[in-house]
Amino acid sequence: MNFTAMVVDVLKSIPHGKVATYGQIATLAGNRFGARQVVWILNSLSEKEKLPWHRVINSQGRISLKRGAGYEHQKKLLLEEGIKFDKADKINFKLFLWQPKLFSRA
DNA sequence: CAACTGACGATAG
DNA sequence: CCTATCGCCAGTT
Repeated sequence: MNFTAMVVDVLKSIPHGKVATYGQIATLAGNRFGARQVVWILNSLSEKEKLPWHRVINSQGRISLKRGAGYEHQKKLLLEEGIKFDKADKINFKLFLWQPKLFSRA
């Protein structure tokens, strides 16, 4: 199982109503420095693999896309899943960060 | 083979 | 808050 396949697998297991960070996904997939690869995957495989790309945000709990470049679209999708943003447009990890217990050890 | 790229992350100033 | 730098991955050119 290569890293890319692992990432896709991890992405598919993100539950509805939760979000994950690039670094978190990379770590779960086996390489904590693979965050950049995660980005590439979201851009190239999200369509084919039906990946929940909108549930992926950066380590600060914010959407990385720029306004007018998908930001609003992603935010809308997240709001529809019940995820909320605070005044600084950030997501509260305490409430919405995906915490996969099964992988915390692996 | 080398350089470039992408929605990153942590750190430093 | 901001910019800059380094580190790392893998697909593309």
